[in-house]
Amino acid sequence: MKPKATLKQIAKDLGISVSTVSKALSDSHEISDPTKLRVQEYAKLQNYKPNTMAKNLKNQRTNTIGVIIPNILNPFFAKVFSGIEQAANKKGYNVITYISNESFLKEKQAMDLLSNGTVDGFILSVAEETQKLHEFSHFKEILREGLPIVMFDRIMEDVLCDKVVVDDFESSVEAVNHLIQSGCSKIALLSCIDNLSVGKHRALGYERALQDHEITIRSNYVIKTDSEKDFDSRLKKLLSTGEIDGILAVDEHASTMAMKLAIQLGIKIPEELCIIGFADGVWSRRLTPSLSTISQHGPEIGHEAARLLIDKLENKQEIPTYKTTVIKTELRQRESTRK
Amino acid sequence: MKPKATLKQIAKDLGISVSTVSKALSDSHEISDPTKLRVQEYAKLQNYKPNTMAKNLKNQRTNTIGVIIPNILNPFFAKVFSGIEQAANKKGYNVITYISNESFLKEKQAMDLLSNGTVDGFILSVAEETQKLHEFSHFKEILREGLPIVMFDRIMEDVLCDKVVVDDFESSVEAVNHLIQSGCSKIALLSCIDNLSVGKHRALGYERALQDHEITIRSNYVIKTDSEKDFDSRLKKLLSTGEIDGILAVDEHASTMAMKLAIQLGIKIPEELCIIGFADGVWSRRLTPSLSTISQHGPEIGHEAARLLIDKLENKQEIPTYKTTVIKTELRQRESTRK
DNA sequence: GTGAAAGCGCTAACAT
DNA sequence: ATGTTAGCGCTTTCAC
Repeated sequence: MKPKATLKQIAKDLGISVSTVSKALSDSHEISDPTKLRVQEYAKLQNYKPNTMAKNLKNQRTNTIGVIIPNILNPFFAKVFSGIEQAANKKGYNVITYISNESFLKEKQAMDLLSNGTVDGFILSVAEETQKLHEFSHFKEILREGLPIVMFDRIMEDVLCDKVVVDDFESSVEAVNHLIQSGCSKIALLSCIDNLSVGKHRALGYERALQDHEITIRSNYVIKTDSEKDFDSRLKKLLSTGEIDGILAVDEHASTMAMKLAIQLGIKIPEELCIIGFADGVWSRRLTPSLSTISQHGPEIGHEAARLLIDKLENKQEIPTYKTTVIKTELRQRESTRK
Repeated sequence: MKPKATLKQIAKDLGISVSTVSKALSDSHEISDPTKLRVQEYAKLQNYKPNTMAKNLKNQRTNTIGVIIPNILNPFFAKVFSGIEQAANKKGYNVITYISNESFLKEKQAMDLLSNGTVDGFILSVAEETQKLHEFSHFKEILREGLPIVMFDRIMEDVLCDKVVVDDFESSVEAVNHLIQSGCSKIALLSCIDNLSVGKHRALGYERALQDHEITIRSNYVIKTDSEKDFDSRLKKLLSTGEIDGILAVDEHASTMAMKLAIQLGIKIPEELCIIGFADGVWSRRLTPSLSTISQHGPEIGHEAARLLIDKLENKQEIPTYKTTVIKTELRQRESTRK
């Protein structure tokens, strides 16, 4: 473990000055070809790598993005994350990740910790607790310090920044339309995420689609809650009635339980009951029958979020403008729906 | 967006020297209480946060860990990752993540990029391609530069560093024992990861358990491959014979397909066929019937890996010693096996 | 074409 | 108790 190669060391070894070495390595025209060559070869020999911290300190930027994600075990977030990571790397950025675990405090702490010159900006999806508390002072403070933020999926309307969302409302409308067209008329709405912005939008889409078809919304066909326990017992009761012939489930838990309970009750899917769920990840294909889903194109959301942030970082505007990109979802028809 | 507060700025505003400010903020005994108070209050007022890059440069350490993961969509890795992140944060470390996507090149590039003073050490699981190529020069080089590495799950025997693994061999033995005890005698082994170290160990465990019970290993009950397509057709053929009464599936794809095909063929699980799979994540519970699994305790693996790395970072030994921690797996009995 | 020097923001040994 | 200074490794302006 020899001492790390630095400009200083190389300069000393070669009997030239630090600045000459620096310029030679950055291929400056100020330096003669022979010197350049000599320096570059020696640097390679010594396995010289410029110290990132020093460069960052000098440049006042880190080429690092802070990513804050509510829960990496959720395949949707995992997909978005991998999209961010990929796009960021391609542009020469590192990614520092914090998992908020849906906690406001952790989210805030992460931002405090990283906003000290560790990252150039943030990409995040708002923690559940933060949305519940409707707390956004920490976002505003970061923005005031001049660090850009891009929010995705779970956004806060009140914060002025770039955003990437899915057309939750439209997606629900389309899904319910599809159910109706395939012959369903008694369609239930299942939601365990009624405290999240996305959950509410999806529920509104359901209502709109029914209205469009002049189907009365029956409140006993609607389960909206933020407690999974509460949800399970209510769903069991609802399915036992045998009245329902279609389901729109707006989150993973709801989708899963709908499938599982229906199978256990011996309800034939999709003959007697069609199910569409908001879901990402491979597990929906693994069920038997497989689950028809609304896919949110996680990787693309990640790409777009990274693109927006890096754009802001590299093209500082005098008067910043803010974009909201809407990514189209896709209805993936599998075995839990009829054609 | 006012100019960022720095020591220099505060010093100027307060008419004192930079070092006094620095010491006052770190609560040094050299500074008088009134001055301390004055500085600390003013710093808070100005929302002063010490610049991390400057501190890192000074300290020659970054309190940052580089994590390289083959695939974050795999719930096992997602769990380990969240374990690492949590443990690292608790100890005051940031986590920079790269996803190798099973590619040797990406893995190597990530390590090159981060080893320039960006991270203090690495936690990683070896990419599939790297294992196939049996390439480990990049690991050795990093170690030579003095950066510690902790490998988890997919390790390389030839690299001298700390490691965290699961008792793959023993887990398979136990799982097969369980199948035998519950009355299975024609047990198949399914593996789509026969190119990975872990896959091979699990296969060996299967063989040992059968030998222990003096059951002849029948090669037509064993599917070992690294191609999922090849796997699917062979599995279909095997299940169609109706000979098998037990299955050990050593990876997610194998577990999934075993369940799906068996259900489609109308085979009764667990009455006619018991299945145990190596699997993490919630999806195994979502199947109907739910899948009995060998769980690898991802979060604990992550905790331990972080613990080992940070320990090495904070207690530099003259002659380094290397540990390999084995995390016990757990057989989670669900509906795809009999008691 | 090469080198000296200042400075990024911070810490710490060393004055005063 | 407070201040001066040097230095972490690098870039960049300005002299020579």
